[in-house]
Amino acid sequence: MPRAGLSPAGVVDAALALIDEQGPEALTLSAVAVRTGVATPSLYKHVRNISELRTLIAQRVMEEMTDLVGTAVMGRGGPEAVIALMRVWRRYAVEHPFRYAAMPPAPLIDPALAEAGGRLLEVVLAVLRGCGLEGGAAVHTARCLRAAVHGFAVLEVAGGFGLSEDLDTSYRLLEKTIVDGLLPAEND
Amino acid sequence: MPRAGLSPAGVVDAALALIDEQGPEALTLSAVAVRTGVATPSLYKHVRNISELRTLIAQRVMEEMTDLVGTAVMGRGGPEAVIALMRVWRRYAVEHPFRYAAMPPAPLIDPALAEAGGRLLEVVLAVLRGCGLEGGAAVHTARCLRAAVHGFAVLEVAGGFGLSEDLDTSYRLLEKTIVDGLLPAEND
DNA sequence: CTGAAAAGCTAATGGCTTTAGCCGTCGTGT
DNA sequence: ACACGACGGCTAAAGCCATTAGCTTTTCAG
Repeated sequence: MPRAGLSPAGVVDAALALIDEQGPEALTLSAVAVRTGVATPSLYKHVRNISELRTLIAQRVMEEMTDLVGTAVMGRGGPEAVIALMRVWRRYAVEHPFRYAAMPPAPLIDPALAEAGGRLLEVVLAVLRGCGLEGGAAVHTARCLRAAVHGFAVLEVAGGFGLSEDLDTSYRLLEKTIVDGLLPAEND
Repeated sequence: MPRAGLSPAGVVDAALALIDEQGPEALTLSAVAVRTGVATPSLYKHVRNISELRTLIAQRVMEEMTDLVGTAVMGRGGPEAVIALMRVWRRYAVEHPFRYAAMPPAPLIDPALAEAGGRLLEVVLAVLRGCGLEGGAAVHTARCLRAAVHGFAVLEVAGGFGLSEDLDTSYRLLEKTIVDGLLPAEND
């Protein structure tokens, strides 16, 4: 029996492909085993258990998100950067709905996710710093921003906005609300 | 063997108690069976399968939410009603975190939940009507309001706001942002 | 070339959902 | 009073999942 040449990263790759195609429900070790051409118990050589696999997936997704947001806000500042962040966040969710759903709501709580989560948070705080927000005010603002963006993304991805009105229009309203109501007035 | 006197509602009661105590993960038919003093397969006399049980739970939760929001906004109008809605929504989520998590993001999609979901939506739209919003504008506004409130609730309940800043302060900022930025200016 | 670590595998356990089929209980109509 | 049918309970069993144990094979370092 030739080796399959698997590795932890390979397992995560297969798991992500599975999630992308069939949703988080479909993430089972036996499905991953089939996809990697290996017997289920063999996966335990690369991953401690399914819970650790989920953690690794969450890490990946958060890293992707951090990269995406990071490059989107690069070269921008102030409200413009906030809008860029909001757009790219929603776009990721819409383009990878199941992957987005695999993003943990409380990464900082889990030691294994704290680092990746912290990096993402850092990007958000940097954007807010560019709007003149620091310290406690920045934290409160970041929470509201995150609540709005994440709430919209979750609901859109789940099909929670059932009525026929245009979603882009709704989101533009959210962007405007955030920029006008949440950020400090610009006085340059 | 004396009868247990079970009914669909009784099964849902037990399931809700279970969820309240141990979270949605713990919702298994065998746990419900233990709690109701019955063998697992007996539950199938009252509930078609675990998926239907989840639907029934979601109905209950949405009804509770509708009642709560309905009475909270009663006798209020305009932005005051919006703030009352936001407060009671968050309070429900914090007081019944697991129950809140059992609320489906897209009830209108599921025929079995469309009615309960529609009633809740109606209450929200009525509140917005009191702010002078109708038709398409009301829908877009409702989406943003829901995104913000739901997003905050989900994240708070999951422990997603890890930093030490006061959560009530953050939420007040969100309330202010919504009222100032999302609702049409008052000119009475 | 040898030996040990790494990476497979099969077998087996225990939990969960679900179906099938059996039996006692209860209320209703006679 | 009672017979009977519907209903609500039960056991048995199948099938899927995660996980563990223990065995074999491959690989690679020395």
